[in-house]
Amino acid sequence: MSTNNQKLFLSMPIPPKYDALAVENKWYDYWMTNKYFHSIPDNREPYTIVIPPPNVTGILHMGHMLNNTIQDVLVRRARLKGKNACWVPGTDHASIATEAKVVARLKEQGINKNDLSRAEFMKYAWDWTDEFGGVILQQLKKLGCSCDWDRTKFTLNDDMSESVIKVFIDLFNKGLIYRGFRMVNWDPQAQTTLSDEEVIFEERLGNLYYLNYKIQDSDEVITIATTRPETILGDAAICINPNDERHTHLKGKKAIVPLCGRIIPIIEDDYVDIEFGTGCLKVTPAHDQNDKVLGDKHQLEVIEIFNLDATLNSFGMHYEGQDRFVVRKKIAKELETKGYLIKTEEYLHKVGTSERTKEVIEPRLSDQWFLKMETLAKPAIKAVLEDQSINLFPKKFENTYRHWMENIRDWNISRQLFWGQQIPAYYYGDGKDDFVVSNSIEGALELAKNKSGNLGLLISDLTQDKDVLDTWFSSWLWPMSVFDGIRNPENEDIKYYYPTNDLVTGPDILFFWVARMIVAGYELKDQKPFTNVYFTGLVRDKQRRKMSKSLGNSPDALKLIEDFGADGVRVGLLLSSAAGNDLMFDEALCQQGKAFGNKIWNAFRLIDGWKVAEIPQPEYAATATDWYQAKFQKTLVEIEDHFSKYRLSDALMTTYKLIWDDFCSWLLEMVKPAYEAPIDKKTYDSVVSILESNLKILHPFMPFLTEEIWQTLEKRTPKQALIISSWPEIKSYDHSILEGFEFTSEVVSGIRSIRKEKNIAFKNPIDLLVLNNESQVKNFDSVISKLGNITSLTYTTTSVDNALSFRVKSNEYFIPANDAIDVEAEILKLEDELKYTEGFLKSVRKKLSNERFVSGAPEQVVASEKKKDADAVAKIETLKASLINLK
RNA sequence: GGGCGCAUAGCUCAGUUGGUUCAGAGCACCUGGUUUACACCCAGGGGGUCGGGGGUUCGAAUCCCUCUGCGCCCACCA
Repeated sequence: MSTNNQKLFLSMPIPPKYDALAVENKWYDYWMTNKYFHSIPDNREPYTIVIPPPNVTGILHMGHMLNNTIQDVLVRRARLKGKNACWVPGTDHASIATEAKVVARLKEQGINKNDLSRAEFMKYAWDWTDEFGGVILQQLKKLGCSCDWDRTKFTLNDDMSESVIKVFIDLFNKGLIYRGFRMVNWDPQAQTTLSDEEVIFEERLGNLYYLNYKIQDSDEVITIATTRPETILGDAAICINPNDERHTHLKGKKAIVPLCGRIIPIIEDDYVDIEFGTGCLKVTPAHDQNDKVLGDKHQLEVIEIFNLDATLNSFGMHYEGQDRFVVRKKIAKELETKGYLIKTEEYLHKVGTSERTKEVIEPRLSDQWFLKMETLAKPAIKAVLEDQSINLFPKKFENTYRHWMENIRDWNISRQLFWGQQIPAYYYGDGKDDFVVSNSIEGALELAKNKSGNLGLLISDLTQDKDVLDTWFSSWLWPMSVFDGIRNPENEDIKYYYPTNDLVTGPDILFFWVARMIVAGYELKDQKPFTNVYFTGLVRDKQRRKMSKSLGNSPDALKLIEDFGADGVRVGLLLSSAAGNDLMFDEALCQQGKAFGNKIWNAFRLIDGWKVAEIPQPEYAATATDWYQAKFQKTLVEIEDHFSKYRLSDALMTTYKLIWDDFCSWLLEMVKPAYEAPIDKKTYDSVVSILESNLKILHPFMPFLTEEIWQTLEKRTPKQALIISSWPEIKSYDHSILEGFEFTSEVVSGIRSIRKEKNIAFKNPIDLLVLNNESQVKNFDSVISKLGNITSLTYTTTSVDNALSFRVKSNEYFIPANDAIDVEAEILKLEDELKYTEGFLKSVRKKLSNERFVSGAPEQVVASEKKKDADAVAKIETLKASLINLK
């Protein structure tokens, strides 16, 4: 901004209301232009946060707003504390979610994904990404996020993908990645497998069907209970418990599967719960995890009856091509008609669903890639639970972390999708082990020649694995890969910024992401990825419901920013959101944030409007500014303490009260000159300096408003911008002045109460007489006079007749009444106070007369009780004297 | 089924090793207030037997037991 513009701007009247919209874009541009967010390694201490990358095609929702506000507060504070703050932004390719969206869009255009080649599909997906990708990052700018945008990463960028492939190959060569034929979680809609973590178990009301199976060469039947009658076509056995006497006679016999008539053995295994159902279990190894285990143990046939989309295949006979749930109803009907179904009970059970598509998961046997987790988990467990080199906030999540890590299972990392990093495995034959892993097909060819001994192999003989890697297999490298620490482990950035400092995320991805990053950090770099993890809660609505699109209870984030300003929204979100606690969002909170901004704005207008004159500083002003300096220091210590414990809501609330109550309501009222009267320079300078300190500690929470006031107060060069100024240092302060003020504020409140009680308007000055028993410093008398609109404050040694009175500790204050006062009412008031104080004294003495209390309690506590005793005695004397006087 | 956590004012929550400052904060509510920064404001005020019951202690919101009501995570019972 040029000097002329600055003058022009300053000459314009400052608007009475803070106009967030007009101000925010201006300062964001200013910060960007001056590259304050950009970080390069230097000799300062680094402070690093990597953003939890949102889905590239996502839009900003309340969870993002909360999460990123917290990160920005931490980053801005670190920057003010002189650290080299670096907040790396970026987006995630979110394979399943994004691919599902692209597939849906193609479908609208009449295109079937299965008709496309990988390359063709990828073209569509990239188009989609280019169209919608990164919108969310633009939205974060509106919120004020001070990310280093020059470092923006996307998990599918070439360099990121190279890192992922390199890690896959390394882990494969270490023997940690293997290919296995296993029962996996199949999502029939997305037509891919999912990791165990991506399966959400939901309680559903289903039926338990009791079916009769005929026993071969017999008139007998055996009854089994199942929730999935359609899977009988894949039955391989009936299993009974060897200890179950009801079925002893069936041992070694064979049963006949209804409808298809297949003969299956009756096997015995104590896995079967005698108590459940009929004590007989039908075994379907192809479609149930447990049945697979039983099948392996008893060498049962594996009969797969589903297609990839969960319709029945040829084993489904006349149901072939129909959906599993449709068939369930139809087959139940048929079984009933034919007399196999003997009864149906309602049954509440848990059903696994896909986190992304909500589709019911179908357990399915297939070849997949897995990462062995058990040994990898060890250092990650130690780091969090033993060494405390990584701290979780709140701490309660350590239990959850421990449980998962100690019971960790191998991670299925392959997905039957296009949108992701294709697995770098190449097959050269039909054998189970006829593959090699390499980052290029040329490299693969060499390896394949060696492995197979067939030197005549050609590139055209190789086929790359069709699967891609789980998205989290790229996200788990994020804190390293954003600094290119995988490909170039010795580069300057990774050495400087890693390990990062704080990670801010939701507890829902503790396993998906946080735990795995810790694992990756130790395995690949032998270093933790971050030191502190701050878990935010879920943003809910006033009725505690989750915010969701389907409920329509999620406010439009950008609309909120328009209505309340980014600062207002930030404050609103942070006001009541302790780490790990859900936040009950209410627009009223943002309104409170906006009102706070306006309050500060008006305090600024007041100060800015003062005419400064070379006049002596009044005593009250000197006392007031001294007091505030001490108060500020004391509060700063509290704020630091809150930050050190990641109690950001408390840090904000402490700042809020300091500025609203202490600064605006007390300090400014104390120093404020009479209307249109000038202020002395000394006081003015002090107040401006105080305001500047306030702006500094408020800046992380309300960056726009504070920068606007900072820059309007005075013409600043880019090097003097608030965003890069310095956080106030903790200095020692005068405690006694704070005690003096506490006492004073009680006196002022006493005066105000009397004024209100007796309807004496503030503009009417009054007199005040003090019967002094306290050894309080009298420095504050001028303050009392100012805030109480006292004409004369005088000390007296006796009670004052015909006056209104109140007491603070054992001091008595009298306000002479112009009209006769209601003596009866005064007497009643005094008697009430006396009665209360005597009762209080009695309870204190009871305590003090208790031998065991005096000997058992700490000295400090006993002393304080004795002090209470003495204070109460003094006050009782005062009260009695006044009563005698009145009577 | 296993584990963890929570219950304090109308609402959202603080309350550290039991004892100065223990019953608090913000919002909401009630009363009064418009020339003099701000009605997005100022001043004053009411409000809780700390979920129920029992115990330990001189002393419990705080420690122990138990009951009730919630929440979360994990788990292959058809």
